[in-house]
Amino acid sequence: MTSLTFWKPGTAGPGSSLDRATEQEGNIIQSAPSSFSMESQRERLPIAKHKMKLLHCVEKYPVTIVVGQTGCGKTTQLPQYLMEAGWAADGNVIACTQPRRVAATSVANRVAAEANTTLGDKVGYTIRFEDVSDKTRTRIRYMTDGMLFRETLVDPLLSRYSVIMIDEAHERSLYTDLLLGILKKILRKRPSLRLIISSATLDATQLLNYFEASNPPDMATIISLEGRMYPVEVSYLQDPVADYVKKAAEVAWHINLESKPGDVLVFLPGREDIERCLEELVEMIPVLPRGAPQIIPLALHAGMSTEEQLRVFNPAERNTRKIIAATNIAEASVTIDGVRYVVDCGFVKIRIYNPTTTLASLATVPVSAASATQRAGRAGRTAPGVCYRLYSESTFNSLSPSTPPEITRTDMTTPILQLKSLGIDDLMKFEWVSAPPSESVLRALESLATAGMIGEDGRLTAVGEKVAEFPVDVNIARMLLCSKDFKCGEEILTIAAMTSVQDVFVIPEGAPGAIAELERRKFTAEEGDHLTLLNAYNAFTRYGRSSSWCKSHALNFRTMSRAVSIRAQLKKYMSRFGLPTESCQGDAKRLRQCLVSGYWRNGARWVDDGTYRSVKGNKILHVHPTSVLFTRKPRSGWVIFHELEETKKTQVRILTEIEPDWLLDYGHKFYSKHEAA
DNA sequence: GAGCACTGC
Repeated sequence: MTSLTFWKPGTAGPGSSLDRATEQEGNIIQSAPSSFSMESQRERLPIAKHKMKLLHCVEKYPVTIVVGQTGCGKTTQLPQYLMEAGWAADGNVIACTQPRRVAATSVANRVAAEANTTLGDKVGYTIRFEDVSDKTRTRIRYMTDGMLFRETLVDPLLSRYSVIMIDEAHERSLYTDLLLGILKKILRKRPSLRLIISSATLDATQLLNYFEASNPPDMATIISLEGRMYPVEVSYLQDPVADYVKKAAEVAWHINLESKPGDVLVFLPGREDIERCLEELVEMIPVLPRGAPQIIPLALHAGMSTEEQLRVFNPAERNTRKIIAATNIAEASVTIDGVRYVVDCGFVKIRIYNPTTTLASLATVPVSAASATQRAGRAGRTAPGVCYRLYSESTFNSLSPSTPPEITRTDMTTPILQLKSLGIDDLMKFEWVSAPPSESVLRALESLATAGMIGEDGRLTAVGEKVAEFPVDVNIARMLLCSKDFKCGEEILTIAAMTSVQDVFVIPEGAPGAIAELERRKFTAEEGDHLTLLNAYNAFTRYGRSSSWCKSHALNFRTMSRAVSIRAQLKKYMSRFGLPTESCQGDAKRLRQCLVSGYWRNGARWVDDGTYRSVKGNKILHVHPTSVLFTRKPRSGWVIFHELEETKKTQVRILTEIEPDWLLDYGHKFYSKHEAA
């Protein structure tokens, strides 16, 4: 065991990088504040002394950018100040968007309590599948950014809102960026609308410039608020390490031996690293000196069940210390109080999209400075803390300031279809906060054109209009529309819902993993994965949608329940468009033909070595091992697939066997119809 | 014969 060689540059005080942490309160468990002292608590928040100034700015400027730090209270207080000042009078509504569902619900809960109202009455929230708000009574509405974006499709000027607050704007989620672009347009048509953008980083000047560009002066202003966090001392490693997982385990071990009480949170990029780190720790436990706190090793990542995730919140008993190895989920989504030590390996996994190859992949990259700062801040929520960075201070200084906005690294097909549906046809003139790569826009336009969603004039076709409304990807929406011709709406709805969720099958480690594999095979359909998913869903509903049944059949209960909700939602769209949801009565051929109408661009041909070649581009494709076609050659030699992802190899997931001529027969349906018209 | 951060409609 080596001893720690950290260099301590001193305590981070006001004005340090820690000022930029966010006030996200997305914890899974959150005790409601006692109503007894609520009023005085509100008055003691740092934001309280800026109340008059904030209200003045909102009165005067169409756009107010609020830079606020952790715990300053902007998310909970600002909408209430606005309501008290009369911004929600005369039927007006104040909206506050959040990038995550949990945040929207938990914040709404707290504010409803503070405002002494039942949740869903004066204060409510709206997320997909849950609208806890009242059309006429709700004055403050917390919602996901995706939900507000969707609302623009119905009400392009968002006319019911007097003030729209885009919270956590520094995260730059896809829908936050799209909303900001649209809101800049809306403001020109509705000068009375007020926009508040809340950001935790100083990137705020970029947003200020964005709203001031080609607008009259006095358009926007910035207000900075102090936070209410404990100081966190930051320590760096002097030399780089070869194995950050091992080092992270060592550092956590030393913290346990040498530091005052407080839990340890270790940030690692992925599940595999987390498991290895905890194994290293567990192996050392037998040599733990007498008198040292017992180590409670815990993992936290999105792949775990809710039940498993909740374990990190159990308070550590006397003379024990929790060491939690987590992914980025602990950076903003989940807040664990009691953490006083953070170990930051300096890496994160992000999704990358390559518009040239149209391939998505996951890459492990260095964290951004903003992200590293946010991680450090996790040590100072309830008491002063320490953050150990497993890299040098010069490395920290060379980190990019923030993670590239999602809009620059994602497939733009669906967003562009939606923008077109809003009447934004000239994408080159659209004022992006950060423009997506032009290659990405071109690819999206090209794929929309070949799918028959936009015509030669670049405008939406009648089919495109419908597809833009469906809350699923273009391929899937196309398949749902075609189900009418193949008389299989019932089954296609289920398949659409099941392909919209991830990780249907649970794969535990070791021996249980093999058993889970056998359970999974019980649902196997000869024809491929789409029908296998259909079988799993039907069995789930047949056996009462029970969680214990899921457990014994290696299915993820949370995922399955979500698929049920999605299916119900899609079914409503089907009836709105007058599409029947009849059953194919077991005619798998018709079902597979319908699949081709959605996935016609994702065709592939089997070759002798067990790999496939894509119809488009003749690329070498490997079957993902979770596919039922992993070990089996399809009789016809041809398949369509749901998605393609680049890992070490290019892999395809969710395959179904087809006849090759179907690709021509059913693929170009909308395109040729449009051409003929 | 192999694994995958996180969100959202």
